[in-house]
Amino acid sequence: MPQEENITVSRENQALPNDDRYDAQRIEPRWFERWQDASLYAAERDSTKQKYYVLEMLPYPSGVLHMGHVRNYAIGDALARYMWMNGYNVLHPMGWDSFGLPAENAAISANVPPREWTLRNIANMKAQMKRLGFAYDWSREVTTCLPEYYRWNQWFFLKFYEKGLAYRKKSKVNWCPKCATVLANEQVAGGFCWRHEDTRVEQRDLEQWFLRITNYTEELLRDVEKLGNWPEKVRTMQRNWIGRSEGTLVDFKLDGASDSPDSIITVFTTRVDTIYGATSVQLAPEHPLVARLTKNNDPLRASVEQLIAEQRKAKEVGDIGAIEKHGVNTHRVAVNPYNGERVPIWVANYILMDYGTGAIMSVPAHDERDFEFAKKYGLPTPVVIVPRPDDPEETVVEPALPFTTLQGTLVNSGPFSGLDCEDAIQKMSAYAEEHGFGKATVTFRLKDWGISRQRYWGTPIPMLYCAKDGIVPVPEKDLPVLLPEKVNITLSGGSPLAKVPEFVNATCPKCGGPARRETDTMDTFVDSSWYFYRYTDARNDREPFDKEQAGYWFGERGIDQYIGGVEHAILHLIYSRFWTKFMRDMGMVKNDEPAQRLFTQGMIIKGGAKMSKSLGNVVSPDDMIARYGADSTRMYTLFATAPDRELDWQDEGVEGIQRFLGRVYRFVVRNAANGSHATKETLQATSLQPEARVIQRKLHQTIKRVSDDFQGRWHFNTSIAAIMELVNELYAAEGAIAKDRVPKPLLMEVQRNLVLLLAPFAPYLAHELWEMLGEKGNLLKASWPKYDPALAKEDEIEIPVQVNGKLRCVVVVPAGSSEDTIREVALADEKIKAAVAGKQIVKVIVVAGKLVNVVVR
RNA sequence: GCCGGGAUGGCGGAAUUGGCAGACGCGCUGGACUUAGGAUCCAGUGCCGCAAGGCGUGCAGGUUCGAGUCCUGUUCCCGGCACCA
Repeated sequence: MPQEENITVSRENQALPNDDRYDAQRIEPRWFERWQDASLYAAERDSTKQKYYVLEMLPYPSGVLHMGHVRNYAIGDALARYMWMNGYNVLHPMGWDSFGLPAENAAISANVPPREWTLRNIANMKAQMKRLGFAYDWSREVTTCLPEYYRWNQWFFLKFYEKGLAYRKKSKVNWCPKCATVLANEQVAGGFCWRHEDTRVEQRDLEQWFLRITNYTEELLRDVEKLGNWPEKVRTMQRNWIGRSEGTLVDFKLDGASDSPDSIITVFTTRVDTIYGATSVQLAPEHPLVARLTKNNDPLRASVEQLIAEQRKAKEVGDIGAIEKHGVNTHRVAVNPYNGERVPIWVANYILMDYGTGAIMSVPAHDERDFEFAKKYGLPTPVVIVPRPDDPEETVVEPALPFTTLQGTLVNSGPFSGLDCEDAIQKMSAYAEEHGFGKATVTFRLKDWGISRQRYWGTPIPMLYCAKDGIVPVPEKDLPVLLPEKVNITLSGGSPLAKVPEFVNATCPKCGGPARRETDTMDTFVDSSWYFYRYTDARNDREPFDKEQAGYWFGERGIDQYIGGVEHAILHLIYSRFWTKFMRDMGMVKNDEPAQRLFTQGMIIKGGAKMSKSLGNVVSPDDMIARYGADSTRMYTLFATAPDRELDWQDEGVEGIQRFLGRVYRFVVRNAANGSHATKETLQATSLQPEARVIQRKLHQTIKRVSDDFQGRWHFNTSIAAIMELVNELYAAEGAIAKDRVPKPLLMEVQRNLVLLLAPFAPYLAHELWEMLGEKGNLLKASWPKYDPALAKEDEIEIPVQVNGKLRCVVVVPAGSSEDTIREVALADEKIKAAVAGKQIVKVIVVAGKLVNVVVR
């Protein structure tokens, strides 16, 4: 029996275990110990190598890693290791997005100070990451809740303030009762809090600090086009979020009022071409004019109050789209500046104050919503757009209403009749501008970023309020404004910091008099907007980071590869793009965009549903590591499906990987000694026995497949499948190996390369086997294998032969055979002869190297 | 409603350009080794059929010598956006 023989051989080598059972729990801790050396993955600037910055999104330290994290980091780690082995100077850091509400909840429910709770979680999760064998440069670890980091949030805030990009204003804000704080627009999903899917967001009026992201709206939108290596989905989501809309502002005058500016109603419309069909002006219930119009009219004011309530409720419920349209006629009249027509002014519950101007013109014939509204109230629907006639002779047809297409022609529109819609929009906008009652304009959905949070566990906003000097920024030299440690946290009664007198009471830096400190803290998305720059110079205590360091690692185009969940497609990724552009304008960085390539991994589900505690289908990484080892766990997340697709978790699948790693382990245990004294030269293909040649070919094909996957589509599931095929081939050749028909140098080469190919996916086992093969040192410094196309080439190929498109047989021809040869061989085949017998061959299609199709009649 | 993504064996999934559908893994069946096997190794495994053969990539059409892949229509599932004027 071949196995016995090989085991005997391997036992001669002292370095080899006498047990060929793969035991991750024995192997992994040994390497884990050695990998504690902090300098192992430390990145340094090195002008002799090309830099490569690979980054996974930093986690919130909730307590334990979940499988989604493992998948995310397994992708990044495989890539980082691959790039290291290809000679790049790799930066692969990790950190903690560690401010946020859960720490406060823990403080309330478990009576643990947020800082302590957070740091404990970080320690735990960091240990998990290390146990999983992820190769991070921990010397650059960033922890956003520590003053060393958040002081730079404050520094940035002061810079924004200096440049007029941070301002304070009272506004209607989204309030989550559970978070007991304000949410940015981006943090509200369909009327519900993004963290509390069952909690409706309320509308409140509060003084807030805003960052003027809208200064960059156009650029943020334009540069989406530059992000060619971002998923199209994310780019679309960003475009939609920014929500650019071209239209026209048109001033309607209040009839009978003076010419003062406050008697003008400016409406925003994308369809000014339909304005001759306007039958009313509709105001948002909260439009400033409404208050004036209702001043001396109690019944009207009551109706408007009703509309406000309806709208607010709909917003809170989250389906303003489903609100029943409802309005009230103010019995005031506005004048259409194009035709002087007097139209009634209504107030309606479906008009939003925070989009456009909060006022619209209603054109029932050519807008679905206006049509619905007009029908309800029996308003007229005059037609001003008709289908564009293909044939000029054709009589004008009355379109079915509402007729909303842009492919139409204007009628009953004074001097503009006869124009096509798009042309009319241009001309009519220009006309409005000439006559001073309007202009073409662009509106955006994107609003300024409200960053104030009435919470404790966040970055204090470095501002002071002085009775004499008003709003005064904390001087830069006084940073950081430290979060006080002893704070009584509750989820009600506003900002917890407001109840800490030592914090609140300060001195005005201008007049030296008493001042009150701002007690709101910053949105945690501030922390994550620039953390990846901090990694380039994480211990700098003079500035957020050194310009040279950031310049080296970011270059002109930013992070080489950013990897994370698609759930951050809007929030984090739009804020950090904004922050980068601000820093660029400050001269801190050269790149316009934070990341040149973005990859969003798919979700993990189990049993058809998202993993969640309530469903009880959560798979714990710790359990998996205990049962199967870190290598099997992380490798399974790459094997189960392509990394950008949803992953359906199956424990049996992890077992399969463990079994595979066992096969690799056993093969090397049995064969390492066989080749250990052999040279490392590649053998000529012609000198090999057929069994050996099969192995050699498969090896080079596998190297190609795995390398191509790293370079291209990242389908690591197929990379791993390819390596499995190679191993299956090796097992099939065990007989030949026993009979010495596989030369020792080849056996050595195949094992060495197999281990190298495995290193990005199963680093523990790879290191173990590498040593077993008599090699030393960190595998990251070993070179990624190169394949030889000549050795990967097949000598013979199989050509399927079809008759009328149906497979009839497969013939074997030498690789590179001419079409004529292939045709001849195919037609000579007995099965083909039989299938063709008695029929007329119409034509024979030969695709060299692919197939033959004989068409008969 | 609009914009993305998807639908392939019992299961997870393969199949860069149209060219042997089902790689690889799981599961299952049989065998070997064994005191034992939930270890390991070998073989088989899309469906129907004893076979020859036929049928098969959500559904209905089409283009083509040839379609999982391209075109038209349609259903369902997942994600995002949504009175955005």
